[in-house]
Amino acid sequence: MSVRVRFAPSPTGALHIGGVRTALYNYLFAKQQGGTFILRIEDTDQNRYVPGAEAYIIESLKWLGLTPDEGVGDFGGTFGPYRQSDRKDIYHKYALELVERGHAYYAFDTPEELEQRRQETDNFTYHFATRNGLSNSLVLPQDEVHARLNSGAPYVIRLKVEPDQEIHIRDLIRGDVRFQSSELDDKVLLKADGMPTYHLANIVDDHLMQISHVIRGEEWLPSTAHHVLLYRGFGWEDTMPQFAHLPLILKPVGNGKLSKRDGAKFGMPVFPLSWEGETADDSFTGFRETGFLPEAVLNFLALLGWHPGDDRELFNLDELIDAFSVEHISKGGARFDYEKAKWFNQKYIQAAENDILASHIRPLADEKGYRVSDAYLATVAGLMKERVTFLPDFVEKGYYLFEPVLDYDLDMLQKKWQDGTAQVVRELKTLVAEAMPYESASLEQAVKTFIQEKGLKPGDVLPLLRLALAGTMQGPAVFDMAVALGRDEFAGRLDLLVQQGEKLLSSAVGS
RNA sequence: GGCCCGUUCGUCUAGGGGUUAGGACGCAUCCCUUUCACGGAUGAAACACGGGUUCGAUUCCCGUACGGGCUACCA
Repeated sequence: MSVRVRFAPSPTGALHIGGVRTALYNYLFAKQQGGTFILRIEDTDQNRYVPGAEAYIIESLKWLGLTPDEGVGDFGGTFGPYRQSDRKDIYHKYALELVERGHAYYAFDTPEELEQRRQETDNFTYHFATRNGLSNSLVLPQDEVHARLNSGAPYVIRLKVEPDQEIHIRDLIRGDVRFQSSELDDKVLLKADGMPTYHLANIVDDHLMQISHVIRGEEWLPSTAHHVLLYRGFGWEDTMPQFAHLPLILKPVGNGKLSKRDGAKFGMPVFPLSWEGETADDSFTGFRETGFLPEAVLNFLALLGWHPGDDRELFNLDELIDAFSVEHISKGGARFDYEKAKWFNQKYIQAAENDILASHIRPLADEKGYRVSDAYLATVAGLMKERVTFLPDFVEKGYYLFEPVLDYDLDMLQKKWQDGTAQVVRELKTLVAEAMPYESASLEQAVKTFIQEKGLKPGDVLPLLRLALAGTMQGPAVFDMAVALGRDEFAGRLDLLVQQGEKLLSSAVGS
């Protein structure tokens, strides 16, 4: 039997990073098994529907390279429609079938009535012990039920859970899990608005779409008992998918699972892409916009709750597909470790080809108004890639490779600038103007010879050149920068440094 | 409260009846480099607790504690 898995998010807003990990694990499993990865949209709650969320989900998957084989959007497939709101009639039909089979019933209790029962009774549960005292087709006379249904009065269809049954699940990650049906409530399957709840839609769709494995978050484990009962009720138990419940992703510090609000709280992204919500409070910065490479996000997420069985840490998508196994998924929740995410990104930037990095830097450079060639961006990439964590660092930390120095490290300049320094720098400028060829190694040799001839020390001169070029004591090798920037620019910056140095000298004398 | 799941360095984790309990991030020190990084080396750092079982438990069993999830006409 072929492997078919689905990622089934709700379009209620931006796709949380935990959801992304679920998608990733489903994708990896499908690809490894030569199976099919399906994107299904679970939009059965009309109240929580957020326009744009579905497009966001699709764009996120595409950015990460987790392209569905079937699903909403333009992914195709012959098991559609893949959006649950487009399948409304199907669920209705199956809900009725379950009623006919005696595994479900009509209930007329209003939400207000139920709320009141919950107020009155601690731990009120709508189930075998209480259903007889409520308003449903199990207790109402037949004709009364028909009358109510025909009158158009609102009703729901509930699952009839028989007591004293054991429900045994063999979870691929957790092993044997058992539930007692007497503790289960009669879940609503079809809501008063005619839409199914997750439970019904999920079972019907997984069955119809021939899903072989359900890989989803741990929050679904308790309701899996109901799902098994539904498969039994429909007579589909033989083809019931296998379950694997993933551990949750926890907050970096403190208690509880990672929430969307934690992004702002801890100053880090918890969504793949930025999301523009109704309010600032509901708007978030994504990994992409922070300057993460998708491969780095994938690698980070893959290892958050799964391990390859050996000491490897760096995996591209193909390697992940190859190494992935459900058995190696951890049981315990994993804290979101942003430092590690940053480390992965740094690693991927370091390892990336310069021209690939250049294509990532391009929009950032354009945004700053830097008019430079692709070749120059590639040069900058090469110079800076071992000193950055995020993509924007290339144009921010390395801004002096695109525009004049804005800030000079004045403490350092003061330390190095003395009475005769201006003259030395002017001579260096001449040297730079005449150096042949204008190339890093020979330039360095020429400057070092100059230093020696003048009876100076490298420490007297090299920091000045660095200051002239970058204004800061950080950055790429001095002569690499000098060559990247070009002879004229270097000479110009030496002039500016003389101005800065002399200014500093005179103000120091004056004070 | 009830039900279910979990618990190895600060974090992600490997391991599994007898190990110097391994790796990675982060942290510290040193080396490289007259910059910053990168890289390299070294170091500090963990089996939640109590009972069993056993010659021997971090590993198996049972409790306890702690953490998490669910407990909606939300997913």
